[in-house]
Amino acid sequence: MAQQKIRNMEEFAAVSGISRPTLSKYFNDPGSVRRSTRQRIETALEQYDYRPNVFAVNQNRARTKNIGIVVPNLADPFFSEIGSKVELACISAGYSPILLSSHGNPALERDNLESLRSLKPAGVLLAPFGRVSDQKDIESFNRDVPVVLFDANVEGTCEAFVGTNNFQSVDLIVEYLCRSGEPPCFFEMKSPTNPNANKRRQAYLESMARHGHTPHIYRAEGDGWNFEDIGSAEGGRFLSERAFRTDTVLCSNDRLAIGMLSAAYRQGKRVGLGEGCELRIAGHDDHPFARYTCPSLTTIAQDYAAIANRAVNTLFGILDTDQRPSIREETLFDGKLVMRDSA
Amino acid sequence: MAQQKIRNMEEFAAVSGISRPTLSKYFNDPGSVRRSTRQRIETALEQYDYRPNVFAVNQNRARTKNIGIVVPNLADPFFSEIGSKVELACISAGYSPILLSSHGNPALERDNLESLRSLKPAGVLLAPFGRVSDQKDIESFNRDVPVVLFDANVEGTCEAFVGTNNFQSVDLIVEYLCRSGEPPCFFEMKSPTNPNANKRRQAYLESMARHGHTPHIYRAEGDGWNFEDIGSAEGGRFLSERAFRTDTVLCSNDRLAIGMLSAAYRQGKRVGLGEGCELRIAGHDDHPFARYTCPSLTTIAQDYAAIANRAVNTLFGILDTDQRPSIREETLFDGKLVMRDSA
DNA sequence: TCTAAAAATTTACACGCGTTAAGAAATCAT
DNA sequence: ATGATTTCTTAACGCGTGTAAATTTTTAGA
Repeated sequence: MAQQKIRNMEEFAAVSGISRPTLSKYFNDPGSVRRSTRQRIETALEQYDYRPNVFAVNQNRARTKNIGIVVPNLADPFFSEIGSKVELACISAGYSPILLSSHGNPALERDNLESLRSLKPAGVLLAPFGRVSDQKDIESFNRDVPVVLFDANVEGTCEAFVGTNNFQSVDLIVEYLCRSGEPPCFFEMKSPTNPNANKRRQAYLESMARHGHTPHIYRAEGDGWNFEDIGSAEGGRFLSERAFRTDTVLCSNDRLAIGMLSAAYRQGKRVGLGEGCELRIAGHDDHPFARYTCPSLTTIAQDYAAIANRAVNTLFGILDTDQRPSIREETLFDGKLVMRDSA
Repeated sequence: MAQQKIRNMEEFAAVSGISRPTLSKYFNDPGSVRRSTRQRIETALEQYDYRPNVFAVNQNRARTKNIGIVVPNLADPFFSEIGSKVELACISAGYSPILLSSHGNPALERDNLESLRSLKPAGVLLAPFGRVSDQKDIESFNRDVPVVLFDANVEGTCEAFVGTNNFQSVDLIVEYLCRSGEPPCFFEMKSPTNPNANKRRQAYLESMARHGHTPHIYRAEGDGWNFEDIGSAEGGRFLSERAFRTDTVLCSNDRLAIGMLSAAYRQGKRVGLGEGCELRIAGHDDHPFARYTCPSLTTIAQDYAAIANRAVNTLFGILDTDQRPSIREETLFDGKLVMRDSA
């Protein structure tokens, strides 16, 4: 293998017998050189260990092959799941993804966009905090870089949005819950930062009205990202105080539901559909752990893969045509009902 | 604010009235210029929006301020937890961390190290797969870049290792389980990729011998990273076949335990210490979800923060002195027993 | 075999910053 | 105020690659 250390493209040109500009063309697009020279280059590449200097390559580029991916919190399995899918899709498309987590801190979202700016990314896939995101920062960033939003929408900003149709998905599970038992009440955070939470509440209200039932909404105190804890503490409090007016609780997301399930278990309340069950609990998102809760969680599965793929493809579409789309596209995928044992 | 677009350091020198070499010094170390000029620069920085071009800055550097962080799988909350801590520690030390996940695929670990190589990182913090890591690749990478291993050890490689003392931690929980009831059997994966799993089995055997009990080991079939699934399927099978010779099961890690808990629940087996409980299940790691299982999981808490901090500080120590340490340091932190309801 | 088109080579400059050397200016100690 | 010292400015080169223009070589088509 490596006979001598190749320091730059000049030296590699010398040992491979190919001129430097041709090599430059090859590294930017192997298909742009004649088949025979491509093979000569690749033969030389196997013999000598050389790779173009990333920093020199990008120095004079207005745009690189970097794709920024920003999610609110990688500690949330939902985002690590969808973030991974997006990341892998970028890799297989020949881009260099950079996955950044804002660690639940909106200020870090700003910082992450700032860091990305200096990496001159070709585009960015952003799952924003939503309401607490700094919309001006996002818009300012978007002026320089194409951005496709996913998971959470910020109305009217960036090139496109890809997410789940909360109205469809919530209606689906409300309909199921009504059909299979008592109409559900709705359990959520008091001040949700995520716009999906607001959509889901709205969807719950509309769906209950459509089915001719009276809605009941219960809101948990608490801030931060420790949703299980909030679901456990506040959900548990509501349960022990018998505050819920129905025995079917639809949680705004699975993490709240997971917390509430643990509270129900502690209180010895049997959750589920069968005989002797006094409570039904359902969630939303099909969290990776939802199938291992006790009982396993009935929920709505977001189509992670479809969302990730569409977001990535939308961005690549923009990059390929090299022009921002004139109309802002919003794509909503339907959720699927996942019937398990908790409701 | 930004009156005109500053394109490079030359232009910023013009508008700020400071020479370019001085600016260059300032950006590399603000403390290296006189206080008065520093303030003039900073005043200008507030007025004009300029930041040095990252690629140009790093082009001629042998080392950058980048720190690579590589973990086997960010979808595992354990790694997203410890990865985040490491990441934040790097940021507050003034470095630029780049967190990479190998998505459960050892081949990607190799790729990640390759990508990092071209980013000329000052150092790398690596949580390797262990047995299935390509040791030669890691060693080859380590020749060029200082590497501190954490979580999983690869004997004799890299500058240092920081992890948990499995012998202490397993002994701690074995002792507790023996003291509070029946001595435990041990449940693990048949072919664990992680070296900690092997240490834990060994520790279990030694600990049981020390306490004068007969060890029993049960091994689950199955590959991949879906530990909960394996724990649920195989653990459930052992339970329903009454294969375990004791009613206390120590799982090699929390994710297996979480899966087994869900299987026990499905089978209507009450898990815990109290009256009417027929089974005790314990885990290891204090997985972020361990407190929300049903019942909540008795386990060993690894000192995430201590491990992350020590790993980072060890690396920075090497970077500061700018020379590889002559002796390879191994630091093991004790685990803490977390008594919850499952055992 | 000849010709037109395609592809590679040669030459040269650009990018933005690090860095050095020599000289000018500001600061400090006396 | 003076000289010594620190700090800054000016001028210039280098880093590794992109890229453009002019030229030469190779290939494809008849």
